[in-house]
Amino acid sequence: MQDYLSDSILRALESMGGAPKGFEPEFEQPANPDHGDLSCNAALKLARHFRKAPRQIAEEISTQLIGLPLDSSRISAVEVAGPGFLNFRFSTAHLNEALATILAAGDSWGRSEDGRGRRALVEFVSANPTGPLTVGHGRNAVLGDTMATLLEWSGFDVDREYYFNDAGRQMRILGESVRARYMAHVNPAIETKVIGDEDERLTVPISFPEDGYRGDYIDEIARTLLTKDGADLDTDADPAPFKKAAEKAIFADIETTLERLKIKMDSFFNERTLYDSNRVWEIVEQFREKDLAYDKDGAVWLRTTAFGKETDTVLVKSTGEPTYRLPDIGYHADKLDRGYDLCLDVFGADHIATFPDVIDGIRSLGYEADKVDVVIYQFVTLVRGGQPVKMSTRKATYVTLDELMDEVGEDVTRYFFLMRSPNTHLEFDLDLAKEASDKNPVFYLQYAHARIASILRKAEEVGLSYQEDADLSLLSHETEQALIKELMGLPEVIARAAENREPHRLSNYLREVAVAFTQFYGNCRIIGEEEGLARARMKLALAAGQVLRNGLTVLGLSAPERM
RNA sequence: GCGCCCGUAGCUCAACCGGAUAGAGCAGCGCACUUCUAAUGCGCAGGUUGCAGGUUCGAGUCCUGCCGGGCGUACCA
Repeated sequence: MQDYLSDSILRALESMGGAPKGFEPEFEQPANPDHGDLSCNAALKLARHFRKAPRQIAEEISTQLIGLPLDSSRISAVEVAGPGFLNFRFSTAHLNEALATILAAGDSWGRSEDGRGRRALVEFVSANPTGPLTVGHGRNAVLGDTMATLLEWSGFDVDREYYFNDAGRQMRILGESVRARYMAHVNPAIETKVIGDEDERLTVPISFPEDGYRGDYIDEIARTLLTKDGADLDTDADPAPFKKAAEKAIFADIETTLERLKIKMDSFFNERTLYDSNRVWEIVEQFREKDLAYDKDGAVWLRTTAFGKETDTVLVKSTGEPTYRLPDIGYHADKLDRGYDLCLDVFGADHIATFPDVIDGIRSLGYEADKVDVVIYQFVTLVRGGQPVKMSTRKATYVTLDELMDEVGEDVTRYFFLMRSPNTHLEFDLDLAKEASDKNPVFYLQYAHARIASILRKAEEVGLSYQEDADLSLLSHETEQALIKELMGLPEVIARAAENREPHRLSNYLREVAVAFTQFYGNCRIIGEEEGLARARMKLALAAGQVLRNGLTVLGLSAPERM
């Protein structure tokens, strides 16, 4: 439709002396229904070019358009309004055609082809296995999974990947924490000590690390080890077997949590792979060859000043251990080597600083850095009793994702993370969580869906059956027309949400659909109406249910038949 | 100090590539259930979009400078 109007306007402009080259009319859906179904600001943009008042230009375009003539089976009116907008109204025939298109597309309505033939890798969650997933990880997980689905619906072939590192200092401390707990179970009389500051004192076995992991899950892992593997695990004071056991147990938990959120990873990528394959050291050599790396003070430095930074940064510490930059660069090189056309990372705001180095790094290695993109989301602030909760996995002052789901449910949890723009700080009030879940907008959407299902069930009971050839021209009520117009928007909304990496656009849109349906429901009955009209309205209700279901599916939410 | 994000109704947040009268939910007040699901709907009230300039037909949106909050700015990841 936009293409058709765009062509028509350009033709109209030609007979007026022509538009500047490269000029493309822009359209938007006006917020105010009085402004028509589609609005074009071409006359405003061209005021300077034609040296005329925008309104006058708009009048001339309008006259030309009507003379073309404009296809009246699609457009019923052209109006000049405000400072010089051209407002178009769709004909009912066009709306009915759109409704038929939605029903024909069914479960695929909303898919588009922008990304056809292209492969995307979405990397998200990527929490190291040191403890249960927290509410903060939840935002990452849900955003990443939904972004992946949005890309799928935009035509991409998508893989979901979880990147982790089980070799660092954190993991060693994890192993030591489990070992200390295990030893205490083997010998209950073992010497203890008190750690922590005034707020969080804790009595622990003597060998427990000062900055060890304090959560209860550590003790559970230790007890399980004792029951299953006996009391002789600590042969040579080596935390390694404990680390391994902890990693396994924690990863199992993480996967269970992700499953509850309906998240299924296609692959887990261990950072160690990059060392085993020697990849990271090859990259250091490549940087050296390009004079982008050099030795100083026993460390290897990356010449980030060449990328416009104020100082160079360390790539490999004097201990021989790489900093995070090196494996990050190696990992992204690996992803691009695997042939992905788009590598999307989902990062918390605290990782923003690492991103430019990675981009500059892989670009200087000859990769197309434009293929790498990132979704940065701001932190989730937890509020309890009106006070912000400081979160730390080590200190066990966190709220787990599982606890959150236990309290408010999986759908509410997902929706919660999807209803706001990723780059706004999200405040989560735990005290209100449960209460709020009763009034959560997600129920509003699901309720609308369940209500449609209920109507269609009841219609069948009274002998009204769905008929393919119902006469849609009977849908003349303003709430019917408004609903159809709303339903037409899904493909555009999904495409734009994917493009801009903003899933919340879809949740906002679905709410508008639910509002439009509820208004239709309040004004137009199906059962008890004259049969032709009833059948036409059934088709409309069916289409509304389809749009809600498809949208909920993309967001990873259930679309219940009853509530 | 420097970099990124944010500042919109009492609270939590929307506002598509700069568009027309800045919108929802919650909280508050007032109505409406003989109805295909009231987990609802309708109405009222609530705003100098942090402040000051600039750009232009038009600015919550872009630019500059301030103010306030968050996150970074490690031979931590």
